[in-house]
Amino acid sequence: MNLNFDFNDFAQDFEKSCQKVQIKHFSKNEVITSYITNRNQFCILLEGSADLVRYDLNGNRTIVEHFSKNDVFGEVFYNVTTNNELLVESKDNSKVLLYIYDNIYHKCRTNCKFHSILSKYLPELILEKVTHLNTRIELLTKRSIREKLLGYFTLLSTKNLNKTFLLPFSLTDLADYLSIDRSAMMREMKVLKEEGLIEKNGHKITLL
Amino acid sequence: MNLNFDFNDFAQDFEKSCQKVQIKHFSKNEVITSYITNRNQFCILLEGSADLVRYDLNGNRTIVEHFSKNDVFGEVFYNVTTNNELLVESKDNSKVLLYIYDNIYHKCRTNCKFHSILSKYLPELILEKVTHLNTRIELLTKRSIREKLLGYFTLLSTKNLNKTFLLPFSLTDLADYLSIDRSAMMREMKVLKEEGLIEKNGHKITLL
DNA sequence: TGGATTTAGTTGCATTTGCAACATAAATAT
DNA sequence: ATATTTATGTTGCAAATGCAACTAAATCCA
Repeated sequence: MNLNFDFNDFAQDFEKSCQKVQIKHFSKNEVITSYITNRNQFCILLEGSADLVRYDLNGNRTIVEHFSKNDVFGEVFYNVTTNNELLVESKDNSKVLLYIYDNIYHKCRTNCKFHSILSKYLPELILEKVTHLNTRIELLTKRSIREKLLGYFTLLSTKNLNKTFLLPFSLTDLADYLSIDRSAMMREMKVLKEEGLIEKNGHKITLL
Repeated sequence: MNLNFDFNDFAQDFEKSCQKVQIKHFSKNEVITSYITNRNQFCILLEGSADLVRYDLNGNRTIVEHFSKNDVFGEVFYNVTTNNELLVESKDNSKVLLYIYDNIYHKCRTNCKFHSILSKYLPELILEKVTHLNTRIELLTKRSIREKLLGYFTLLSTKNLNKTFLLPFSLTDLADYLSIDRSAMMREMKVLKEEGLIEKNGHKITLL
């Protein structure tokens, strides 16, 4: 997130100034929130990383989104239509600002620091989220495992300004993120290595 | 879009009040905008319907998004990373507000009606877009053609408050929207009919 | 430290999906 | 009204993908 403001710097202030704001800490693998039970929730990830995961009826796990510092998430962004479980899981020790969103202009009181800061940065924050989601859709609409892998690697390489980069996921999670079978993905990665398109050493990948 | 404000009602006012605002009309199949050439553009669909389409190197066509009245789109929402052609195509006669977005708080002048209205409704507008995109991702992460079809039909049925609904697409476009092969989709629809899960008459579908 | 659990890597086989090539129906243009 | 184009519907076959079942390596944890 390249916002020129860090919500974490003012976390304590926000919690003091606004009754609706809560700051919570989570350790690895803890569930931060569930979209089924916490309606209208709006969260900001202040520290750490987290995944929005869905478990479907066939037992498939999908990583719907991957969040890092200053990313926003929560049920406000999601019209829960299906009965699928939607959970946000902490991947590290993480720190989260939780807030029940009613209307951004419905301030709790006149000098609430959180509301004034939030209403200032909200459009920018959500706009950033929209571009993330569009990028995600671009990946998911690719027609083959090969294209998905190469597409994702190209994104990471571009973001890192380097042909070499580190996967932010385990390979198991990567498959769940690209919505493909893990063993089929491993097979395709092998082919990509054999064809000399990538180099791979653990989670370190190089595009050639 | 269930915004309690219709931008179309004030289209002429906006164009008069703000130099950066343009209102344009497009007929069926005309290209409204290209994301490669029009950077930082922000558009509101005032009338009609449109699709954001991508053509990849293998000649596959993907309908990335489908827009209807009051939906927002444009390059601001999209970090154009690939060299794929991204076009917004008008599906009907449509009317579009085009605007070069720099910063919503960077008003052109103090009494610009467009800027004051836009900054009022922008968070709501983008939030709605985010929920659309999340719904889209939910569809695209489904693992089989069957699940994609049933998932999409369920959405339309819910939206229409009726087991019976009309596809907003041709079947060819539906396949491009779900990112699947058309003939494979037709085959699966046939199976769904044979198994008695759906009824189909032209573009009219009933979930059973 | 050592046992248990998770992740990575591999492969054969079944199934699904995509591709190509049609025929037919519907819509659009002249 | 008729020709042309576009959309729908179908099928055989090839290719890609998913599934199951493993082994090996790495990581976690008591």
